[in-house]
Amino acid sequence: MPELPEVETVARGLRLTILGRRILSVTLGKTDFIDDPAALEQHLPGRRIEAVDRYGKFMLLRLSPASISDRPPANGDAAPASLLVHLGMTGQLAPCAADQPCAKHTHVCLQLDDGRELRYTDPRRFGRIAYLAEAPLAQELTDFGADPLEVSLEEFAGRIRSRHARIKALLLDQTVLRGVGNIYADESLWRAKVHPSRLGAQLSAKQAETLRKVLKDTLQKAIVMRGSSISDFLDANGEPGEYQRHHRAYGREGKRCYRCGATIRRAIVAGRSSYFCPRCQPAPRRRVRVARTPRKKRPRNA
DNA sequence: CTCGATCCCTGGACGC
DNA sequence: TGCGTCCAGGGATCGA
Repeated sequence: MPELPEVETVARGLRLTILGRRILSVTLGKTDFIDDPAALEQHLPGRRIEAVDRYGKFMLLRLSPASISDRPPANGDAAPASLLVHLGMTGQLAPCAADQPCAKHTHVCLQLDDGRELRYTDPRRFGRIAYLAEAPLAQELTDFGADPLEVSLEEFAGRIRSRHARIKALLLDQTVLRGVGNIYADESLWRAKVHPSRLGAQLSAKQAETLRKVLKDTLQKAIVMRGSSISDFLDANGEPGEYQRHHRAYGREGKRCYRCGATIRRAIVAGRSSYFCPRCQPAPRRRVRVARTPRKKRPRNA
């Protein structure tokens, strides 16, 4: 499942292989995950891929204005634009020789000016693709939280310790931090020895500091290892990552904790499978559910 | 504000 | 072997 490190890995691969290529034409398969399929066909041809950026779990293919000599640019095609790509669970984006047969579930092919095609494959179609001009793109990106690789301690602690949601839910919330998914949430919580059910506001200043550090370290190490290949993640060269070998919590239910030897457990937290060490990551004290006798109302302080 | 439930979708695991 | 069932999960959405 592509999270920040996997998306970064794909983006880096694409930077090495398709930067500067011009899109000649577009072929679409199933389009129910594309915002406006006709916009791709209408606005992509003639544009050059000038940069590949990552924003959280999104990839942004920055496109030049269209340049087609034999006809005047259509509406908006004289301006730069972007192709926004979210890989969802099973999306893959990779260049391929145009004469290669398309893999199953290939839904977008961009014919390039060097005889290759940039192909998007996604069995489950949980991904998203959108052609966006500058203003709509900016609008699209406004609600996202901090980049976990860049966020300051002050901002991180502020975004976490002010909240009464579970820390696992906060790490997964893209409006709090952009780019963290289930794997790296669990991995960083294990490293920080914080239970996924702990509330953001329950974290001490020290725990928040540790969590920020281990989250950043974990993501950076995962990027170096070219991401985690759990189910079917492959990078832009069609190769798997290596970081899954370094997982300490994710997917290790029933196995021994690398730190203390206790048995890693799995529980649903924030609607997601969460793996943690019950000894290293002590559960928050269960909320005191004392059936107390109703007290007389205290006067509100003025 | 925060939560859980539901939906989207397919492949893989599992049981019979 | 084959079929049915369940599950995974990022994100949107809705009601509690």
